[in-house]
Amino acid sequence: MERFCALDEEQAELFRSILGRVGDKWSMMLIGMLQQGPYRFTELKRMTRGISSRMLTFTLRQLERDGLVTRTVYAEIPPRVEYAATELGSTLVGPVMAVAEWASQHQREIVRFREAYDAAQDDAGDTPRVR
Amino acid sequence: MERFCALDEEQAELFRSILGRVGDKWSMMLIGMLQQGPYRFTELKRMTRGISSRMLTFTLRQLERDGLVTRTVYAEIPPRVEYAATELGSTLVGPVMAVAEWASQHQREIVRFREAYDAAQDDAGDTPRVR
DNA sequence: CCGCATCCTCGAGGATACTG
DNA sequence: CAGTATCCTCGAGGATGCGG
Repeated sequence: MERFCALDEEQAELFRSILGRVGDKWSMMLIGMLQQGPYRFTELKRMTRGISSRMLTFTLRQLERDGLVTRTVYAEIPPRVEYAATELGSTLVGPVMAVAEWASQHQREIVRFREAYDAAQDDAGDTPRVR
Repeated sequence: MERFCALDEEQAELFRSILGRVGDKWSMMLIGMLQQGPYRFTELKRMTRGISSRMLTFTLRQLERDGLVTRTVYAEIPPRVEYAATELGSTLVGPVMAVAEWASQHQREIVRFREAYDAAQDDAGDTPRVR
């Protein structure tokens, strides 16, 4: 309340929900990868270094549910399943990449800030250093 | 690997680290609030409905460490501490708001996708419904 | 090959109480 | 007022094993 209107309660809630959706450990990476074209489950698993089957399945299901990704099953033996980004999914990539670019543009600056901050903390801890 | 180059291993790592930094439960809301001008600890705590002292302190420290927020202590009684967004902090708001706008522009669409998906799931569960 | 079920760990973050 | 310290909960997510 007060003069804080740029991000009211409701906006904040919506915003957090979408960041939660998209800001998790794997979603954006998957959306990003699927921009290149359809991929199979195992391909995604290999490309997304370190993801567990459990999480890959789960994350893809979420994205599918939200209409960001499609899942196509081919009745073959052995089974083949392809995932692809939807149009909606593609529109998300732009804004999110903007954040990514901000990240890469300012990372050095942030690292320097961190070092300065940590150094200042160490100095502060100088006096009461003995135990 | 392969044809996935838009978001390589390193980029993905950087990107996740920044999303982790900024995509947590409170950071963006605080940055957003501090756009309106400096605020005191208790003001922020009141405005940020539901945050604990512990998390408010912690989040503000992180933001300060990253150079996104400044912390100014006034040697008064009772003590007064003011937090404000830095220039760097302000530049983050744009990109992140772009994601927020995407969220609000597409939320209905997503809700519809979810409903459709859930309905389809229920239908699939129709046959083996008994127990 | 695709993916579900189960178990288990670990850390984010809330509640509470206390200080300068 | 502006935190710090401690304890505790709870859910994200990894590991493993099985099934179509």
